[in-house]
Amino acid sequence: MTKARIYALVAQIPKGKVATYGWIAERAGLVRGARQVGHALSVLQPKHDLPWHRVINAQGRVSLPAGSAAAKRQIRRLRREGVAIKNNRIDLKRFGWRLSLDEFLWGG
DNA sequence: GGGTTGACCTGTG
DNA sequence: ACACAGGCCAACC
Repeated sequence: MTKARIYALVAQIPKGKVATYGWIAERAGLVRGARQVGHALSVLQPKHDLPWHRVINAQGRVSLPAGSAAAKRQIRRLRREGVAIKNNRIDLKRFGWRLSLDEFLWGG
């Protein structure tokens, strides 16, 4: 099942890093299926116990309504893991799971 | 099966 | 930075 792959990938995001919907979709085999990733997370149930808060959009921003309980929860968890957030923005160059500049340039 | 909606992405102006 | 358009795909009515 596709959702299962998505969940498995989300579970693999290292602590202190973040991934975008697009990257998850790509790794799950859904080349242009970022929306599917978002939906999979939206229907996520607590029993899955996944680090969904490490998944953000390609703009490096939390994709939930700013100020909502869910958004605050996500931001708080990320900051607790050492991810710096400014105005709901995250520096993907530094905290991106995949685009850690070193790996990207030096062939990680 | 058709139409709408949504935790999206990319390009253009 | 903002608005718009076109393209994804799954879930829902």
